[in-house]
Amino acid sequence: MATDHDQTLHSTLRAKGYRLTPQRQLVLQAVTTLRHGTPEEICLEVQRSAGGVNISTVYRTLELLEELGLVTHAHLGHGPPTYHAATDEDHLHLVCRYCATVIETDRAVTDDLVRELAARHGFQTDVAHFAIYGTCQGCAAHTPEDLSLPGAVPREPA
Amino acid sequence: MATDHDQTLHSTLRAKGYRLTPQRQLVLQAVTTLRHGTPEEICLEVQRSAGGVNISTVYRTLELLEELGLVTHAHLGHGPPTYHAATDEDHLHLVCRYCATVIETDRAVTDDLVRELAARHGFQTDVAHFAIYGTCQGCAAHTPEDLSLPGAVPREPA
DNA sequence: GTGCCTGCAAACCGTTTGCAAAGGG
DNA sequence: CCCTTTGCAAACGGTTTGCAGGCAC
Repeated sequence: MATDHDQTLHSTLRAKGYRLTPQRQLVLQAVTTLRHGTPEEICLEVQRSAGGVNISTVYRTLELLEELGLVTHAHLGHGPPTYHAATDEDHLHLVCRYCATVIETDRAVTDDLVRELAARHGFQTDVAHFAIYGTCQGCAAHTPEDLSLPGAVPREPA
Repeated sequence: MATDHDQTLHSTLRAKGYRLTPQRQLVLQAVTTLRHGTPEEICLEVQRSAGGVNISTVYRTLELLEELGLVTHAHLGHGPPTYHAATDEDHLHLVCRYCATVIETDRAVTDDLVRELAARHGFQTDVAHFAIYGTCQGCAAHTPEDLSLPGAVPREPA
């Protein structure tokens, strides 16, 4: 189906001399559908409708869509980055060191921090690019004393 | 030379049934010397005094020292993590998207944020684990208008 | 002497690249 | 028809693993 989305994509591409291809439509669609997808997950999602699409095309396409401002990526841990539609950008991620759960929270919590860093260092902060790391409520409850001890076994999210 | 450092290391290791080896001493020393070292940089530093030390030993040793609470690592960008002595932990990192410069700033700037996340989500934040990403003063000055445009070419730090 | 620890080499995972063929404008 | 874009396969960088021999205790 031809959606508004596709229309935007088409004109954004053409404005820079790029071509509209099925692969590009499908990758953008997959990013939107998945909300937090790694390149590999996006590739699998795309392959559900078009089996032959190669992962290297997905990488190239994500880079392009990012340049066009249609998607962004964030780092939530050690593993591959996750991609988001640009329209879905006003949250940031809390990642638990123990269970790797991702909590989404409002960007507004960092307003003061952003202001402070601008004032102190002239630094323009992109809060969402890296996750905020720590321990979630559940894990803190399960292992109340271990957490402050050196020997605890944190498991960074993939 | 046998330092206090070595003494701490020795007893910390022995307390958990581990052995004291030259490699472990040297890696801890290197982490302290370099202040922000990647595994590879640490390996090179170690090899200045002991040529034969293998990078896989460095990886294994860093993991061990982290379990013992003697070092920590942080992610400053796409590339390998950087390791720090645990005694040098009270700062956090601002990383510029354009020039990859790392600015160190006081952990205190995030006190409010940490309090807020604890209140809202019961989340215990480890602010230093991921860098704070954005645009440094210099780069913001050079390309005042480009930065808000989609086509800008950010270069994530290694 | 026992078995933890190391060096080596190979495997691994996520990502990038060169190239020739396909297909969008 | 041109030139961007693709699929494929190989290379890449950072990290992990299995194994046999070496060394701390």
